[in-house]
Amino acid sequence: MQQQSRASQVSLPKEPVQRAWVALQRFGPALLDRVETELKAAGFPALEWYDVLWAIEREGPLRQRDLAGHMLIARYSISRLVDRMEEDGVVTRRECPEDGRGQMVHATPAGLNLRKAMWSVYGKAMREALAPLSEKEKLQLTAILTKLA
Amino acid sequence: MQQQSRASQVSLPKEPVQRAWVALQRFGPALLDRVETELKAAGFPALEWYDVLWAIEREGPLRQRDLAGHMLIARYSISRLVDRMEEDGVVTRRECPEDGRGQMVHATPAGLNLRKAMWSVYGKAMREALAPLSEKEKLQLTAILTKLA
DNA sequence: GATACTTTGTTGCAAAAGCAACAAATATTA
DNA sequence: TAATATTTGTTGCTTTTGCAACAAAGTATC
Repeated sequence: MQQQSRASQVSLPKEPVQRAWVALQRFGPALLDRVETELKAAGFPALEWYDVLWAIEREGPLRQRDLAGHMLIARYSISRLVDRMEEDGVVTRRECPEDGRGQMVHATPAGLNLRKAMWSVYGKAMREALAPLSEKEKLQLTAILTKLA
Repeated sequence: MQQQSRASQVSLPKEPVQRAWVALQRFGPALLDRVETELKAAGFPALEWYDVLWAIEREGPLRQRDLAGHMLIARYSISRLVDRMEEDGVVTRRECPEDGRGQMVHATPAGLNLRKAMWSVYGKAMREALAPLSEKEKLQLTAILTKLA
């Protein structure tokens, strides 16, 4: 959503459950949004593109199924996301040898370049977004969120 | 997005910043999603409706501007959200006395009822979603997220 | 008080998400 | 193996989002 001149008047409730919930529902997405905005401002595509490319770069060509699993998004979303990325030339679909239904999604050289270019902005934005936290707090946050998975 | 049979194979990176970021980007939304899914399954509208109704119930009729501020969403989104809610009969727009541009959004009795009904599902789902955390952890989570705002 | 600037809310159009139905391939089971 | 069920991916249709432009009201500046 982006532009949000007006300061967010967020008052947290009293009970711990609700406080945590509200914080999670509000500040998490707000952070995400800030970073996405920076990416967009730099002329890059959204984070999902990065996620796809990075997953493939780490683990090699992946099936759409696995991409969906990684990114926690619906099958049809992946299907269309890959459509767009393929159209843009950053990935290609190839047959899956051991499963006739499958589509192996490969990254193209252009895709690898894009990912690297995005990282220069993304990595910085991410670090800035989390800068208010100490190292210890970052680990605490991770630990707590992991419990919720 | 909902249905996600396949377990999410999420491997966290090593550096604290990235771990925290990945956790935030992934587990937060996943929680939200779970709760939204329960609401939907119970035949209720999305969380935003609840948020609007609850904000009005707490603070009285609000301008769209203020709703947007509360919920951290774009103006045009509020505009349309209120359109839909009005059409559904849970809120009404009235003139704003001291600002000719303004729209005061009021909740109707039906709206108040809806909010209460939603809470019975929402509150429970929220509690369950955060159940893995101790009270102390909930407060820690809140404190940490608040720093990020 | 006329001028420019900002804020608030709306809208047309294009892009993306969600739902439900589907075909094709694979797994399961009897 | 035949019949049934499940998984994977796609697609038409509808709803929602995002962008950009806009009008109307308000604010500030001169």
